[in-house]
Amino acid sequence: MESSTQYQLLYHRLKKEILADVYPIGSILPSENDLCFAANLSRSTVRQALSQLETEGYITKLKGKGSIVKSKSRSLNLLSFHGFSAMVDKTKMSTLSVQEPMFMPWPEEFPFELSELEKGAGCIHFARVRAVERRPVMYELTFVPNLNLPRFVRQFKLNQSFFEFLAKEYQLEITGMEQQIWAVAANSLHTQHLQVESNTPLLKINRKYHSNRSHLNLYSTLYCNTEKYALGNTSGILNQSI
Amino acid sequence: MESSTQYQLLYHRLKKEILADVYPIGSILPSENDLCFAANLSRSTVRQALSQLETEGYITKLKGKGSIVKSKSRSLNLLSFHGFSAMVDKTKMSTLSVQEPMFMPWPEEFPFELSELEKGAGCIHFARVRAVERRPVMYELTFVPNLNLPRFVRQFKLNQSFFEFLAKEYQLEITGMEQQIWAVAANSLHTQHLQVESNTPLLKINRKYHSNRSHLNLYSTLYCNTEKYALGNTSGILNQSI
DNA sequence: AAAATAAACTTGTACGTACAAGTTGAGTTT
DNA sequence: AAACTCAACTTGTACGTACAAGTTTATTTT
Repeated sequence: MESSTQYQLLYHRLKKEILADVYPIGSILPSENDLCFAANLSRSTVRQALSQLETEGYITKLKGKGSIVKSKSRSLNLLSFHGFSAMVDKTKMSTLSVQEPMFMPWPEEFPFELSELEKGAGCIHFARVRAVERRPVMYELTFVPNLNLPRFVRQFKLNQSFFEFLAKEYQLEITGMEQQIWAVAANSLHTQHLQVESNTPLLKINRKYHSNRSHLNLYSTLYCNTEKYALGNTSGILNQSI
Repeated sequence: MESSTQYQLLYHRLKKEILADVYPIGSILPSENDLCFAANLSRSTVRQALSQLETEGYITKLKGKGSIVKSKSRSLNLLSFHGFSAMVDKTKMSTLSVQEPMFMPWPEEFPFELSELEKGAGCIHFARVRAVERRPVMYELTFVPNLNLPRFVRQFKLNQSFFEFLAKEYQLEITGMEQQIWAVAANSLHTQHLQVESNTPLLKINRKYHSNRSHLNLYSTLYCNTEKYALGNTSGILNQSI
């Protein structure tokens, strides 16, 4: 964590503590004044850290009350799988390997435009299927430019979290995302991996993830079977209607 | 606009001016100091307004440079239709009425849980089809609890923006949203309104909009034909992988 | 016992200062 | 002409004060 400023240090500390259940969901963080005193910071600085936690969905602030740790539904401005209330516990979720990490040239038809740097680097590719209660629900193909990611192919295991691995191994954090979504009919590839009949409607999602390394983007294509589980998300603010 | 605080007034003014192209895309807003002087406010207050514009995606702030008005792709943490680059101009978009606004009891099977207040009030319903270049792409059914929305049924015209109407007529602003997404096969209803063949894959989206009236939520179900146009969105921050 | 009041908390708004750090352009030097 | 320097901008960080406004708890009054 190379964030040097005071409010970022506090932000990261609190975020880590929230994720580590030091402050469980529904609990109230120490008051702004307490945090000031404990960290020897001014209230403006503390408020800046809390404000970031709020806009990122970790806490809700209530006037007169305090800063309350939000439920896990914070997570995602992007879409996440979302069962009837299950799905929260990871025990019911499993990962199947379809393609172990490997080097390859970029696919001929790639849904996103690549920079010259990315083109020249070639790509690392892997594919996996996510299952909930043994039912495959998502087929995910990931493409990463081969830029300063030493030992990726050997070290990354498909059953771990891709983003957590990038963060731990390369201090790479995801800062944003673009995605496009279609409804498509399952073809032979999908019938195989997702165990659905041909022409079953599937969600197809193309994603481009932005990272804290300005020239490194991650790309993935997802196919989701929504027969049993829907994709869902929650967003705090929006600005315009369609 | 009943926002009483200084920074909210400034925020709303700037937002309105951005949307009205007083500050077109790519242009730079007056500097913080200029805004301070013009509105007779402190820099902290001005920065609070700008900060809100930034988190909502209207501007990007660059140190040493200024506050730059972002491209339209700001819009939506929620999904919006998104053609190849067209679609930005509203001239190519048209609306067809399927069901004019009317009072009715809530549907038997409703995808979201309703509060007692909402249940008792009954609902207002309308449905419309959105077309791009005469091609129907979205079939939208909307349900609104009949709570303090006088003259809605008579005054709301289907070809105007629903959210803009609510804002102008009732000072009702949308503050958040939940949605669930599926891929489904078109049935007879959809083939009719969206002019697609039976079993064409469609996106189905159920949405619950939260508003600044704490007990008033809006509900809609969307069916989208993504053969020609994808749905897309951009999000600034995310916190967790799937 | 119940209700009203007050005190002690909480976060929200608004003001101010000071300096750090990135960007730009005019001016000077080479 | 090119390179450098510097002043004048810009936003970012961090400190401080004061009061408003919502929540909770303890106290007092009824």
